[in-house]
Parts: sequence; C-alpha cells; structure tokens
Amino acid sequence: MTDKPVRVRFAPSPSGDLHVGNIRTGLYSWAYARHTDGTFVFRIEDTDRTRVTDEYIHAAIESMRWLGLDWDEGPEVGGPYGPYLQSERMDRYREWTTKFLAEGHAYHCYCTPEELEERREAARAAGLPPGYDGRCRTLTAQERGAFEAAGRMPTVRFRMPEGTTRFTDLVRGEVSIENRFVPDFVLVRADGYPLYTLAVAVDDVLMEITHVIRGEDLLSSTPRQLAVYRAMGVAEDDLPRFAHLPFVMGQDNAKLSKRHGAITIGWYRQHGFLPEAMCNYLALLGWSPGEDREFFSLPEMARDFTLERVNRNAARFDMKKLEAMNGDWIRALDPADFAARITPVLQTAGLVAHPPTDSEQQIIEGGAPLIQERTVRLTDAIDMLGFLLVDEAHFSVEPEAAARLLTPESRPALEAAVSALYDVDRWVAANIERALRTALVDKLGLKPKVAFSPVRVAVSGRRVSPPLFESLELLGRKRTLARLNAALDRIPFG
RNA sequence: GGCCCCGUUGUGUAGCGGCCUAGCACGCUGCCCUCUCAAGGCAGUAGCGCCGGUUCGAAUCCGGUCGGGGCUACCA
Repeated sequence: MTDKPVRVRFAPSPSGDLHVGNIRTGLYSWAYARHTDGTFVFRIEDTDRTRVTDEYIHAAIESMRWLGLDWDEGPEVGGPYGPYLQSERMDRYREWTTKFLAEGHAYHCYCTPEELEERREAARAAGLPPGYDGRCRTLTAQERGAFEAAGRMPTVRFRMPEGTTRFTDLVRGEVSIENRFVPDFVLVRADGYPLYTLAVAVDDVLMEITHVIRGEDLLSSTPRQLAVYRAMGVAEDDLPRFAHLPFVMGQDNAKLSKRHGAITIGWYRQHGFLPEAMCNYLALLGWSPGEDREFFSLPEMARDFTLERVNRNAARFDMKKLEAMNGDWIRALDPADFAARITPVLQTAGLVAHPPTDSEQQIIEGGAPLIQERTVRLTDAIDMLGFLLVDEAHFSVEPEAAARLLTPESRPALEAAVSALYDVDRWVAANIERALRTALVDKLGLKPKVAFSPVRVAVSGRRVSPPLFESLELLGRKRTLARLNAALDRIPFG
C-alpha cells in the first residue's frame, strides 16, 4: 500500500429508502475520509433498474444532506471521475467486458437459469458445493455456434483464478478464502446489463478508490472483487483496502427489516429526531472514541475516527437509547435554534400558519423554553404546545383527564382560581403563581399538587403540561378564564 | 450441507496479561427535588457463553465446543 491520498466511496444501491444500516456505513466512510483528509466519493449503484428508482436516489441524496454528510464527488456536485450514477457508465462496463473476454478473464456461458438451478440442486443433494460447475468454461467454437443457433443468449462469466485469496481487512484483520469455494460468477446478464460484480470493481478502479468500507454481508464476495481488480491490471500495492462493518440488528436480534417499521432515515426525520443525534447514535453502534465519551458532534467524530476502533460484532439498535440521546441533543440546542426547529413540526401538524402569525410566533418563542428540556422528539412539541395554539373552538379536554380531575371535588379549587386570576393585576407568571398559591394553597388549605392539577387539566386539556404558571401567562387571561369556566360548566354539582 | 465472520450486564460500549472486588451510558428499581411531566442529584440492579491450555497471573493469548450471523442469484 503506497501513501496515495485516501479516496473512500460510499456506494449504496437505493432499492428503497436508506435505512440506518446503510447510513451508518455512509457515516463511517465519511468520517474515515475526513479523518484522513481524503476524498469522500458518493456513488449510486443503480445497475439493477428494476429495483432502483429515481425517487429512491433522490431520497438517498436528501438523507445524506440532512445528516450533514457532505461529499466531495458524486451526484449534484460532480467531480473528475464522473458520472457517479452507474446507469450512466454503461460504456465503461461494456469496454471492460470486451477486454475480459478477449484476454480470457471471462467467457460466455449459455446455461439457462433453469439448467443452473437443476444442477445446483443436484450438487447440493450430493453434498457438493452448490456453485457454478464451470460447464461453459471451455466451450469450443463449434459448441458455442450450436448454442447461438439455438437462439440462446449468453451471460458473461468471470473465470475465477486458482489459489487462495488473502487480504487484510481493516476491521477484521487477516482474511483468507480458498478460491475453489468461489465459483465463476456472472458479470453481465443475458440481456446485456452489467451486474454489481462488474460495475463495482470497474468503478472502484476507474475512480481510483483506495478504501472500501461496507457491510459485512459483502465480506465473502471480496475475493471476487479482488480478482476483477487484478484482471483489470491493478498492481498489488494499488488494490483498494477493505473494511467490513458489522451488522446493525433490530431490537429483536434479527437483521433490520421493513417489518420493524422504523428503519428508514426519513422516518426518523419525520418523527422528530435531530440529525446530530442520529449521527451520534449511529456512530456509537460499532465504534467509540474510547474513554467514556459518547456525546460528540460530526466534526469531533471526524477528528477521532479510526477503523482500528471499529467493533467486530453486530450491534442491536435501541430506540430507547436513541431517544435519550435525542433528548440530550435537544437540550444542548441554543433556545432560538430549538424554537426554529419545532416551528416546521408545528406547521406540519396544522397548528401554525406558513409563515407563523405574530401571535403564533410569540407563543412559539415563549413556549419553546418551557418545553425544551422535556422534549425527547421535536414532535413532542405538538402535544406540549398544542393547547396554546389551537383556537378555542378546537380546544378540548382529554376524556381520561376530565374524568380523573374535573370532578365535583375540584370545583372549589377551580372556582377559587377563577376569582383569584380575575384579580391578578399584571398577567405574568410570578403574579399568577402568587395569586393561585394564596387562594388555593393558603386559603383553601389544599396541597399544591391537589390544587393545581384541576387547573392544569381545565386549561391545557391534559394531565401533563408545561409548567403551569408560565403556560397561563402565554395563554392570556381571557382564554384562561374562559377555559376554567368551561370546565366548571361541565362539572356536575356534587 | 459447504465457506466465512462474530461472542463483556437487558442494550450500546470501555478494557488491548497484573491498575478489574470489570468502568461509562441507556434501560429498569428506589429515594431526593418538585405545580404535572421531564430535567437534575443520589443509590441499587445485572455481564466477561462454556471447557481446556499457555502464564507466577487471563475478560485480555491459543485450541476446542456451543451459540448467533452472513454468503452460497442472470440482487447488492
């Protein structure tokens, strides 16, 4: 390995929205590139056009941007090795296929999928390795002619060399696989479309990639990839180096799948997670900066990231831990930033106009500090500030809360609250609190919790709310009294 | 079946031969604070899969075993 500048690529095949496992690979690749002052290349592997759509490609780009993982070369930013969509690079693949065929690194295979399937089954039944048996490796011109005459369209198969493939995985160490366990594989389908096996290697070489960081599922296909690099004439010292990352598993110890629901990065964005928290949490799933540090930003990760510290064992995804971390990040936000981040959430929920009206803006700015430290997901703001933003016609009390606390027993507290609040001269939290404490706690002798709970339910509609007195200040005297009186109206006399 | 990878509390991790009566965080339990819920503070809970070996000494090194996972496509 020479000391060439590092070029790391992240090359997802967006056959769906990127999920947390893909993103973690992107994150680690990004961090490695940044740590080594290398180049981060973003490439889209869309050779299988039946599975990869433009929509998914855009979603992938969007997710990367949202997380703050910027790339030096790739879609939308270009670069000297483009294009960066494999579907736009067909001529390169065709060129190398021709070369491989001419040089004997590959050959035409006329076996049909049915025939292959049959022989695979037979081999398996006989206890033999089930891979391709090499039948078309040594076809004569005459045999080929016969197949062609019969109208068979061939695939192009790579001729796997003999021997043993050894490489040093930057995460796992020495890996050694005997090539006899790696059957000849298809590079180009019968319909002429190149496969990942061809495209990935051609592009890595043409884009002068030095480091390949990817999922562990690709570990056993590494010998094939190395063989294609060599067939392309890459010198041993110039072969890309590999780092295979362990899996991210779902909470039930199974590999992450759609059934778990919350796996795409877009889902987390929609459900109020901060990109900072996502990156931080994902970084910890398989890597740590050492010591006991676990709260860090993207730049800090870039500064400290090394592949030597990546774990070898699979990690379980834990929503609870992610939420805790999201809460940490939310609390760390500048208050104005927090207000700005909940605004679109409230708009999506239909509680705030685009752009917010003056009074809405006032409530957001006044309410944000009240809820910031109790917010786990940005979307929590909908429930926590909703009662301040809905118009009176749409305000309602949760039935369960009403049943528990808007009862004849709470009538005295509510009545006392109405008259006390009516008399408050300057409508600010401190005065509101003093008035209510005097009237309910001192005069009626109620315990604070007993005294304020009915008020909270009457005014916020919920048993849990932001701090009461500050909330009342934001709500305003008029609406506060209206809600208290409405509550009293619905309480039957004991 | 074959090949390959992995194995520290429930979860993520620290640990890279003695500093470990195994640290931190999340979770969970209890207490404090308190207008609810959070946040914060304090305390508690639980782990080196197992068996051998190397060594004065092993979570750390080696072998085996068991367990988990991946690959075995004209997917990636």
